Amino acid sequence: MLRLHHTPLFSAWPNDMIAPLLAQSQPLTLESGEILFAEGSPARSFYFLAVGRINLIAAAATGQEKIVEIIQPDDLFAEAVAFLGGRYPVTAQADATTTVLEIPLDLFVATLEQRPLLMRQMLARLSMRLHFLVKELRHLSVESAEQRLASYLLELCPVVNSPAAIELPAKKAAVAARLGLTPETLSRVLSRMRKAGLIEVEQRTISIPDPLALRRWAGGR
Amino acid sequence: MLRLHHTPLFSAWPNDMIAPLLAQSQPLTLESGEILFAEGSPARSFYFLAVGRINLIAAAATGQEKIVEIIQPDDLFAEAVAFLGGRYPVTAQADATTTVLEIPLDLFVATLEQRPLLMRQMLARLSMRLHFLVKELRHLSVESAEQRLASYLLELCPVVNSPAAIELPAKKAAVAARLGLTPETLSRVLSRMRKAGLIEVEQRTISIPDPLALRRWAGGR
DNA sequence: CGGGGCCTTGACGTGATTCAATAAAGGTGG
DNA sequence: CCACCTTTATTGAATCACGTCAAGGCCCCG
Repeated sequence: MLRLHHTPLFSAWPNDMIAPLLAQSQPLTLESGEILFAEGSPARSFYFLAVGRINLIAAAATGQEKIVEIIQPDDLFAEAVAFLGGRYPVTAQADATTTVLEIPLDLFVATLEQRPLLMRQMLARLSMRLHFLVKELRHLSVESAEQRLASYLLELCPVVNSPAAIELPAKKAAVAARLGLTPETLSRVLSRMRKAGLIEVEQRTISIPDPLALRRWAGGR
Repeated sequence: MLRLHHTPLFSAWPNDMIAPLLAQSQPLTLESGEILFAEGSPARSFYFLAVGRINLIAAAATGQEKIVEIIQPDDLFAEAVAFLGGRYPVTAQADATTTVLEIPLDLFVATLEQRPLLMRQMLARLSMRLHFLVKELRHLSVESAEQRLASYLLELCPVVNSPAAIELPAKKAAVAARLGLTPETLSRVLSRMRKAGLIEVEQRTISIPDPLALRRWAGGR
């Protein structure tokens, strides 16, 4: 045990504050497709993703779904709801066989309150998420499918000025939903990029010989 | 002086903590169209809007603009950037002759850190904004123009089960940008709603005889 | 009276979705 | 290891929502 200590949020926590939290936490296993929590249900825990994959989904009345975020192993999620005494704003659904650690919010908050420094970090963390969402908002509203996919791929690139081979973090349908597209559209955009010589696609692996060229290409659409 | 005391954020602050903050703050007046701060510039202050109107804008490379939020008098804004030592994620532009109070972030943060209770409130506030943005994300990505406008109007309704007359908070072009639409589309949707007998439009005033009917109508599109 | 925002309306173009069919990949059991 | 079935991905054609372009109306203010 436990990679939890190495998350950005907990890395600064002294061990003796994490221990009681862990004592009250429990691992949960989900099969692919299972719902961890549903949008609107009261939030009593947040989670650490140990193995597998979780999609955070915002659904509309029409049944259309948008993936707000694809959670990867070693990520914490849903911790930001704690301070509203709140409800989950999204649905969390497993996209593969998945194990999460369920951590009770009340103890977490109580611990935070004894340590202004930790609070400060938590604020920074929320602020980061805020920026992330504002960026998402921009992507969705003023950018084309090409631009959205290009930004997304470029974000996955470790460095932007040399060739990269990246791995899509989930099946293409999920990536499409993450980008606010249909799987069909994603497929077409990928093939346009391929035909333009900007990327190579092999299953979930995408090679980008020149990321900057990709950015330029997407800029003009 | 001063309505600042009555904002959700400051209402719990003791006067003697607000006073030094005010001493370091100064009023600023902007003409319509003037930029208060630009996206990406370093954030040293946040603001209280006394009179006028400010649009928070996220722009894309193509020049397209999305209004993230329309700020109204007595609102605080840009306070959430404080904890990243950050840069403004959006541009703030006056949409009318406007006066704001410019409050230095460093002193604000320093004050917060001495008072865990205030920090706790700040966390709640950020959490709220997070929920707001997630909701926005959903609206933008999985809802039609009709649904977006309907939700928007319904949010402006004080009560949903009795007739309401609401006032658009800005000129229609700005509302359109807020909803991620063009002015033309907004106009058309409004007129569709009017023809369906769901609303009456008179300049910026919109009467909704039956909000629930509006919600149902929008549900099926 | 005239000019300039602001809003509306129409005709048209286009990017993305939808529907449907096919192909490829992955998993399972014989 | 291969046939079989399911899931996932691609491709094409038709459709649709929304955006773009352009023209005209309204209202306010000089």
